[in-house]
Amino acid sequence: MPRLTPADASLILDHVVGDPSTPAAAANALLAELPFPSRPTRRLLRSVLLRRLGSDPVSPAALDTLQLLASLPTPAPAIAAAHLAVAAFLAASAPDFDAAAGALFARPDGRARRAVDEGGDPALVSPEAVAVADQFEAAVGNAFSQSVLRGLWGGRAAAEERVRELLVAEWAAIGPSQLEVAAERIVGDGAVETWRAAEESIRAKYRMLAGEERAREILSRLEEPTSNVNPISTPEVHKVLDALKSSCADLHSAVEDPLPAAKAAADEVLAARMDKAVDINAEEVNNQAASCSAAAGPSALNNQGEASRKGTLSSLMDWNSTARTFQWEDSLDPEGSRSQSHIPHLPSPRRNQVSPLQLADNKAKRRRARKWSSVEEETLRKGVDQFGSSNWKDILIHNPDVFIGRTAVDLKDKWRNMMR
DNA sequence: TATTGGGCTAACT
DNA sequence: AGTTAGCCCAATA
Repeated sequence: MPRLTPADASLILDHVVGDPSTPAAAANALLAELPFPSRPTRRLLRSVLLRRLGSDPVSPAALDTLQLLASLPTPAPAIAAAHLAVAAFLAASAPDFDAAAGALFARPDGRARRAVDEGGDPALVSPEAVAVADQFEAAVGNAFSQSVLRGLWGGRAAAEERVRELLVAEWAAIGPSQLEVAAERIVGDGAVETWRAAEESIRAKYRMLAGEERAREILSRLEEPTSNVNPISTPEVHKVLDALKSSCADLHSAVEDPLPAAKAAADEVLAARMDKAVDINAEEVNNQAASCSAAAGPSALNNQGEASRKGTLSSLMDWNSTARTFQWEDSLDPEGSRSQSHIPHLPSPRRNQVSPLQLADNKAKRRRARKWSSVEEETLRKGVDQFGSSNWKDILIHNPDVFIGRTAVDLKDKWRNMMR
């Protein structure tokens, strides 16, 4: 067995840690075991930050993580709201408001001030954020303003909700792993061009990776343009070719595809290494590969024509749209929820100056229904086994990386549905 | 505050 | 029109 090279370790970490359905315990064990790449992929870097944020969503450390996340390319729009909510909560909930608000929002060097003011990170800079920073700055030494700001921003749950919304959006947009991209090139939709450019010796390797059935499919598509002009393409030749193809197909239908079994074996090895059993079966892994990126992963080829694939892809759409559902319902526009409901917006300065009491009028908007993934269902089953069917909160907090955006009531409702 | 059962609604068949 | 999954609400302990 060859030694694991740093490049291999990087591929594995990129693929597994970057997969949102990989449980925290498994991701952490892998991160502890394998050398962390000196030049990690963006996906790996992002997923490590997201996992850190998920385990500690509202704290000074979380503010650091948010600022790091904002500096990565194309952060989710929700990051501005999450960053502002965490910073404002830290100031509003501090025992010493003046000290905390000053350290965070005072010009020019407050931690949050530097991030949201001109020259800060573009993902965090906005007039709204600056307005809030101004309010906190101005409230230093002003007891009345402080009490107003405490009412507006002092709720940990609200700040955490903003962070959770960000996590959902970020995980949904994390994109395919390097392995998935490579697999897509070799066996996915882009395979024909890759194979066309490859020499015979390289194609032989591709055949091993793709499996014979898929390899024949790709090669047949590759040969199509030339076979049309083949001078010996006669009806007799076609007859023989068809006979060959069908006998070949018979042969292959009798031989089991080794890939799913290999995946299952790999999962077992992984599970055995975890303190906590992580027995995701091969089918689950397939689902995850499809749901963590729009590109067909290496395993997609084993499931071609499977009807459920469509369901998985549509749930991916749900996931995305949910990721952009913001519950910051302070819009003064009575029709604001119609067309731009997916565009995050921060509380306007104007809105922030009214009494917190008026917030009571705001009715929370219904969350968009998001289909439960098979990983969530499986985790719920195990949770009920472990904690019983009336400890939803326990199940939830022991699986924060799986139940992203779910509440204890959601778990209860899902269980009720599963028991029907 | 967590759990619970009834009720609502969008998305299906 | 009927069914279902996911979510919300309000009562309860």
